[in-house]
Amino acid sequence: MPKDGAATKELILNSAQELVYERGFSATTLDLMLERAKLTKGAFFHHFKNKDDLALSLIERYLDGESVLLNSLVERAEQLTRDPLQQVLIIIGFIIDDIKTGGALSKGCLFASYAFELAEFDENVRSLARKGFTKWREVIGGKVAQAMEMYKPKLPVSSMDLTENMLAAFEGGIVIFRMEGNPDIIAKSLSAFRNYVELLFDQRT
Amino acid sequence: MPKDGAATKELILNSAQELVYERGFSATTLDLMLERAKLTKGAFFHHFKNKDDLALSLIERYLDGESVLLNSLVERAEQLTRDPLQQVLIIIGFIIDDIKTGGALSKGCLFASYAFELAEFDENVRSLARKGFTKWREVIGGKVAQAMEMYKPKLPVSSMDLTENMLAAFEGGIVIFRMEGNPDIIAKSLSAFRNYVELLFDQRT
DNA sequence: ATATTGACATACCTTTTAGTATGTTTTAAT
DNA sequence: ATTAAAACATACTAAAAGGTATGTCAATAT
Repeated sequence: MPKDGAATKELILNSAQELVYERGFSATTLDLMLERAKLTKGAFFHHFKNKDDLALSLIERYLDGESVLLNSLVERAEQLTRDPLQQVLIIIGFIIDDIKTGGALSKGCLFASYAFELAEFDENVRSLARKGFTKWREVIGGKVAQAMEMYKPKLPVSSMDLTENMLAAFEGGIVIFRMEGNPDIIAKSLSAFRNYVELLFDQRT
Repeated sequence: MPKDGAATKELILNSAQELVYERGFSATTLDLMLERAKLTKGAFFHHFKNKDDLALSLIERYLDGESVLLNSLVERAEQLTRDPLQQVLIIIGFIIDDIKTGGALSKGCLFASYAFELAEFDENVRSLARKGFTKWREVIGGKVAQAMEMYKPKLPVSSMDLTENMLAAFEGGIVIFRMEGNPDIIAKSLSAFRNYVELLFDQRT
């Protein structure tokens, strides 16, 4: 067999994702991304059926990565403390750290990028994009629910609402980041949400 | 002079903005929006130089609308109370109300939509889009700063950070709204931010 | 050594899409 | 009534973008 095809496929996916972050999926032309990847159409159509297939592969890969990342964050937090509330705070801290150190989460959010041109994708791709948020709700929401079984919040909020708020805090940071280029804003937004959680469950009253 | 040209120009802008919300600007083809507006290319190119000009007109109009709306919210809040902190909380309440009643803010945010395909626009359009966030910072941020001169927050946060957090809460709601179609999430996100402000400045300690 | 197959490159085709050229209608002023 | 000009509609053009057809090269199995 010839040289490693999986590597070039990743190369295509990477340059494509970069461009999607910059100009959206529709404006990401094949010529543009193949020029950036220093490849040609022959390479592209060898690895993908068409552009829709690229959209699918992109979101699949991103969803897998996010799932692995989220699960690992929860696991790491669980090894640091038994208190679920502290675990939640630590998880937020991990995400903030990832962003501040230029990790994966500081590059953007493909779910968000897709969300702003949803009508361009077929239902298959759309449901995968939505699944990204669902995954977040499951993983983070589960832990938040545990925390709320132990501690009473000072204001009447549900664990589902809180989880959704955290997701919104993250995605809101992404929007401002996309507009102004500095990922620090994502960390700041999550930092505020962490403050909110701390105040909500503060025992010293 | 013939019939009202300004009305049809608005019609074009409206159907264009709808489509931008649904599929982004790049994927918003002229044929598609003109079909929705029940007009033809003759109409379009009579009112706009080209598609870039449409992008410019859209963001100009949206920026003006937002400015007027924000200013009016602040004014209305100022007539209800003299306490700047309460004014901030009331402003947030107004925005929540606007969303819940299907107001302008429940339709989406053109700044956010543009943010996810920024590279497609020229610098002129980009700076106008950024100006939307700047305007928010000025109008809301000014009021938040007043509030923080009177009350000390329980945690060390700056008025600028708080304003940015509120913007992020709103835009984060927009992202989830775009993904799942229910604008209530925007209100929920802002509601959480309002909780955060209340807890931050709560005197009963 | 040769054949075979995956992994690409190159050149071309086709459709879409922005943009143009030109014609027609409508309104209002004279 | 005629004219002038804005406000469109229709038909066409050019270029961009997605996609195809075909060829070449490299590695491996026989």
